[in-house]
Amino acid sequence: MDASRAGHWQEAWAAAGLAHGRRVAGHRKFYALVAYPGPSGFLHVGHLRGFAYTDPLHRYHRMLGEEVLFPMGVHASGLPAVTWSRRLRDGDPAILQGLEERGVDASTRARLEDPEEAARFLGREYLRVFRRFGALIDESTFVTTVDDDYRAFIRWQFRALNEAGALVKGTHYSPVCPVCGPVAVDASETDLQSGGDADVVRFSTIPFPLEDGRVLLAATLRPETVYGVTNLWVAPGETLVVWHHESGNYLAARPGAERLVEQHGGRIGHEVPAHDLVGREVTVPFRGTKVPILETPVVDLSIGTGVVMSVPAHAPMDAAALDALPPADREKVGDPPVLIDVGPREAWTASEEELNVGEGSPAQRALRAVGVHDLADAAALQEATERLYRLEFVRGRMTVPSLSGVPVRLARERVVDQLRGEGPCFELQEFTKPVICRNGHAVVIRRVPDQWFLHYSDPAWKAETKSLAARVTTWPVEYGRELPSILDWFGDRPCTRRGVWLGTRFPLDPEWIIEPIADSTFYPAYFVVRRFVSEGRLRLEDLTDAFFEFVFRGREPGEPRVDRALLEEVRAEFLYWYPLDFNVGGKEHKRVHFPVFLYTHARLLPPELQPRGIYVHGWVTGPGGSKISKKETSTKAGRIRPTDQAMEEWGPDALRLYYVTVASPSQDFEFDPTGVEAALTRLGDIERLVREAAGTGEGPPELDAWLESATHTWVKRARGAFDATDLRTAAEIVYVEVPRLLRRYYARGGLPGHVTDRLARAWTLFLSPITPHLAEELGEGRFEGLVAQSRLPAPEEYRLSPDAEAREEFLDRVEDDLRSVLRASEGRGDWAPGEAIFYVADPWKRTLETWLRESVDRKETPTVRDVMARVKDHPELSAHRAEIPKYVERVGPLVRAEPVPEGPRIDEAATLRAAEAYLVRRFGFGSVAVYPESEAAPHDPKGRRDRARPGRPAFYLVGRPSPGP
RNA sequence: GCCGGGGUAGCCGAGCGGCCAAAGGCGGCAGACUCAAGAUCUGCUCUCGCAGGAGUACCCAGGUUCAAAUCCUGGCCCCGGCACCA
Repeated sequence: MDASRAGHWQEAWAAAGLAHGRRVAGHRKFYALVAYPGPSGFLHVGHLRGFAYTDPLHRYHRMLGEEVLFPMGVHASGLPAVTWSRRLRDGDPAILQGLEERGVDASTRARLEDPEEAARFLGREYLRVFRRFGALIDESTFVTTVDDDYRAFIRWQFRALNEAGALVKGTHYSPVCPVCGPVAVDASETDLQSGGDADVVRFSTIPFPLEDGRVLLAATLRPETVYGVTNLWVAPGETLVVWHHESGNYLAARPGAERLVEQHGGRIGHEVPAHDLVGREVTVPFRGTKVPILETPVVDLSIGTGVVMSVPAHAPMDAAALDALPPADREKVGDPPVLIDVGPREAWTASEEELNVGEGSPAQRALRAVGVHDLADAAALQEATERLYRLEFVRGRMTVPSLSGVPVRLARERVVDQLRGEGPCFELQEFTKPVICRNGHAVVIRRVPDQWFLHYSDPAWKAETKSLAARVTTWPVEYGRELPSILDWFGDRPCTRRGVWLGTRFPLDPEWIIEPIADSTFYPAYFVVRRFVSEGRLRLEDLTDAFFEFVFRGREPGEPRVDRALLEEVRAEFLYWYPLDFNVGGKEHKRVHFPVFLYTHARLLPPELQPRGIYVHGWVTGPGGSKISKKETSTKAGRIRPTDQAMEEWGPDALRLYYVTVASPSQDFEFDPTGVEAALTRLGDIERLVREAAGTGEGPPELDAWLESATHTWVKRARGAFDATDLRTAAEIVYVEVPRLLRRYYARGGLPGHVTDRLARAWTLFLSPITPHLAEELGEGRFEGLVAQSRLPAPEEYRLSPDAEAREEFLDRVEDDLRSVLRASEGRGDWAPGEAIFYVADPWKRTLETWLRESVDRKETPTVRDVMARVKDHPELSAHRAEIPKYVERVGPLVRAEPVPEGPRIDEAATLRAAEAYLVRRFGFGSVAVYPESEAAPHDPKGRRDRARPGRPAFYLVGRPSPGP
């Protein structure tokens, strides 16, 4: 098919209004959507994956005669569009090029510097791309989350949730860009320039008082090791600052002090050179002993507070730093106490064992195991630290008297509680690596008081949601198993933010903007209303709380301003499309979007209107399995194509087929252009086969009966696969098995005629869900209207012929046997098959096999003795008494592993004779002869006829001198 | 650590008790077509075998079963999530 024809068919579908979802009383409906994309850049082929599953499902249901609705919107909330428009303003070359390619003029471009306009523009752009991909999206549903009507809907949603007790207030720590406002730190780096893979670590601070009343504040991840402190570390030549907090004066490095101010308030005072502190002593909490302050270059000012408590027995870093000290300093530090025991050796894994060999403190052993020789060997030190921390966290128990036997993880909590009891103890949160926002500023973690939360920890709400989750069908099923535990740990989530974000003002406090995840949980319901808005039948001022309460929840009186008939029509429309059949999204939604989507539906709607299905797909990755983001689209030329380029190169159908067949939907896969090309080639084959199949004549009757019967079978299986939403199996049948079937029909001597024509007709229809453009191209002239709006055939339209199918299966088995013999003789240059003589099993063997089958079905092992006992009552077998034991011994074990024979009995000899010409052609035999086993003796020089079994004739291939090389 | 998913032929990736030496694709080999290349078509692609067979195989070690890539147990290793990112 000429790729340029795709656009032609897309226009034809549009002209026929195929995408427009209609409510037809008495008709079943199908309502599914793809979780809407965020407007963060231009799309690449990876973004099409969800549509490659969803659109075929819609098309399948349409071809069953159901009414379907496929909506789409854009999730403009948050920073993505803000960032994109800012980059545009700053002249980002990739964006400018993208706009130029799309023919955007200068005045439009200027308008896009407004983030909301940018979001709408990108949304339209996505719509164009999905349309070009062949997706039949109802464009009257198209909405962005920054449209005024959507905002009205969200305000209602939050008031409704509040009324339902779903909102609470509290305190919260959150990543914030000091300039741009709150950001999300995650691997997809939607809001970030870098650092999306950073973790948040939570240090505990431990106060070490100097004699003068000032306090050095050490930060640690292992507060329980305070019992093993031998000294404090500061960085040589650096400076600390005083952090004034309430009545305390704490010494810490500036970066840490700044974080403390963000998270706990207070202010930063004057500087104190670290050197002035070196050699002085501080008091260790709990123990009351004094330890010295020493210098080591290992201390990194940017981590924690820049003041480190030294625990040489358990921290490899400290042990190594201690060894590097001048002897005079070294002596000031006593022997480090060991605080933790890691239990019996038997429990260790090999790598744990390795960490524990030899003498010395745990830290010294770890240093040795990893091979750290030098304080400068940062990577090795890091490894030793991680391994030892892990081992002690998992297996360690405290040995200090006050915590004797307590597991490390519990001891950690107790020590922190104790510290709190004795005075101020601050938690200090920070990122494991620098996090830079989209606009280049360093992101910090800040305390947010009076934060609004969605009360997801509410036991009653959680229980309702879990009960919904148990009813929802998930693809893959594994996700359904995961859901309960995801919901279990789902706690309250902040749902409002401040900053330069796009979103809807929070109705209970307009100072705040609703957080992006929280405003996209119930939108499948809004699409239904949006159609009335975009058609001009509802105005913004009609969208009141009373209106939504009536439409979504049936609560009277409804909005009096809206005409009662219209009000009821919108309600009816909602009740028609709801519940949602599928929410389709990538695996990144498993822990955030899908759970909150369930939560919201569980709270706002009764069970019969709650969602029915969630479909999770994996990612399309770049080389090496990395996820690709939209911002990489234009920079990464090469394997990952921007959508338009891909569509020009291969057309939408090849891509669609590629996505459906390349891997299981839940798997990630690496995008591979050669795979798309293979799909394109396959479609070319199919196109040719369908065109060649046209005809009106008759083929050989047995073959025609077989092909028609086989068509019955594949139609049934294909429908079954689509019904089970198993697109992959459906595609395998339609795109692999059917062409193979047709080729075999021709190879067997069939000819294009009315049976192939009927097959091609059914085939064309079944090509439509996954490769709709090709289907239209092939259906042109063959069907009245568009293929996409035709009905799929039912299996019953094709007559079953069990006899014909059994004959072909029989022949297939014979060919397998012939091939395995011929393969063995392949290497022999001096031999080639001449005549093929077949020996068909005598009827008594069939009786015998029936008996063998019976004993296998009774879970018994067939024995010669049992069989011989039974022969007495069967005179027709007595004549073969001599052969029976050998046969039972040979065939008995085989029967068990074979499938239960089904289908009618056929005349094997006649079938072989009828296939003579085929066998001669296929295997190069000189001639073919067929004998019943009992008459074969004169023609059986090698004594092969004994091998004959029912359904598996014996044969002898008479050699002839090969023509030679 | 906890939760979830995995480890399948040269590679990607299906299969998840018996028609499994294991789909499909890529790569490789041979043949057809061609002046040739490419494209396309046909066949082959674990080892051995001059007869439909045998031997090894689906991370490792055990086990259940007449039968295990598939089920169970125990290892080893890998990936994702562990919170504010549709």
